[in-house]
Amino acid sequence: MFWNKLPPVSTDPEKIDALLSRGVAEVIPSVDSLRALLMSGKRLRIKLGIDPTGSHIHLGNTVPLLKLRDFQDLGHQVVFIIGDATGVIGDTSDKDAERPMLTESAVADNLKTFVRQVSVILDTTLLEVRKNSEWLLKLNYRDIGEHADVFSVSDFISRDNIRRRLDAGKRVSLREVLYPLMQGYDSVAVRADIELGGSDQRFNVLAGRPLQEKSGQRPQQCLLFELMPGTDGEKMSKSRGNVINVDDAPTAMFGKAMSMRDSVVRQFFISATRVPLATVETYMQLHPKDAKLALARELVRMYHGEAAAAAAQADFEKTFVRGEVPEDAVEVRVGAEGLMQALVAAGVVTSKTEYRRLLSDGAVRVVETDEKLNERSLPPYGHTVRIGNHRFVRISK
RNA sequence: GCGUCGGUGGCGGAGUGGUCAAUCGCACUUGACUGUAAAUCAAGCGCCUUCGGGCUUCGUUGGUUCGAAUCCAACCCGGCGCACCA
Repeated sequence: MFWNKLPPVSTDPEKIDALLSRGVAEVIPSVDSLRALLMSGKRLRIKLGIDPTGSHIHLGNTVPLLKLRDFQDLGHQVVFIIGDATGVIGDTSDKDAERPMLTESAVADNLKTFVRQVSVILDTTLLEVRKNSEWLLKLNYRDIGEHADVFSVSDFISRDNIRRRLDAGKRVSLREVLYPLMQGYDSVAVRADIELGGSDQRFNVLAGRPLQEKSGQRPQQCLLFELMPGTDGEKMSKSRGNVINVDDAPTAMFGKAMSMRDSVVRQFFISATRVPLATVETYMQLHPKDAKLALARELVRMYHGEAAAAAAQADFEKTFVRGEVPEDAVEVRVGAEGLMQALVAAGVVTSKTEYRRLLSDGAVRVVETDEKLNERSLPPYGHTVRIGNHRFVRISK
């Protein structure tokens, strides 16, 4: 079983200090109490809840995962809780709207891809993975009533995201109050010593403590992370497209990293990498572009390896610094129907109208000759058409 | 259930019978500028077009009208209030 493979528990004060400070927003009840617990030499159970909705994990998701890795390295037991039951109820903490219900088979599929992606960061052979349907679906109304009695309605509605929705006249389902109850009971069920979460998860993570206490357990320590911004400096969100996914292709990952705002580079270094903080500070002394290059390089290295990182950087410099054709240009076959039609068919542009706009903007040109195109022109086969900064199309056959 | 207000483009939010493909802000795209950016400035931002224009959109379905996002009806969805007098 799991515990056989775990290394002995380490109480290395330096590692513990790093663990307690890097990217950490708050520890409840306190940093000192958590330090004491870690120094006790006892093997601890570290809980992280996984919401099994999406198939891509992004750099924001890696913040707790990297921290779990640190715990793993100290010999502690990481407990993943797949929220297959909570996922069905629906989370509210980082949403301004309700989540759709998930089917059981969707949850199962998502779990598989999730574990695969996580394996880059964590030693997945040492994980304890649990589904909260194991225990949550066995509770009855009496249990739930007792759990619910631990919290007051005002606790719930004074939460920021609920308050906002209420004030905006949006609907808040009663169903949603169940979420923190469930997440809190998860901690009881797995006897968690520590739970991790983003600071936006504060309420939900905290919910475990009174429930554990009521069950005669020692309340878990809560380790909350600084929220990592998206690449545009705003709140990270998939729908805004300001996220970097860990399974992004090397060139895409590099490019996204390079287009992030200067102001968020340090936070990415701290929370999404394990580059030593002293090294990060020396990077930050460099020209912002160079600091960002180092970050982009490191991120691609983490998820795709050194060789891919070097290649992605070379490709980036070739494309954007020197204006040449990148390796991954799209190949489009153009026949009698003409270039415009072919580009629409290939999905490079969404409509003829859009393509015409781009043409009139002067955004479409031939890389080899730097000639700007018009609606009728068709460059020779083998040449490459560049649309704006990011779209490259090699004309074939 | 009753009353009342509301459902508009990715989001927020104008518009309340023609001049509305629909003000504006955000996001996005493109050009200039750059450090790859950001900021700034400029243009664009439903679809088709022989660039004259044409076509389909404003919760759904019907209706009134020469003409509807705008009026009417039914239905669906949401907010708020009432109903409980404890």
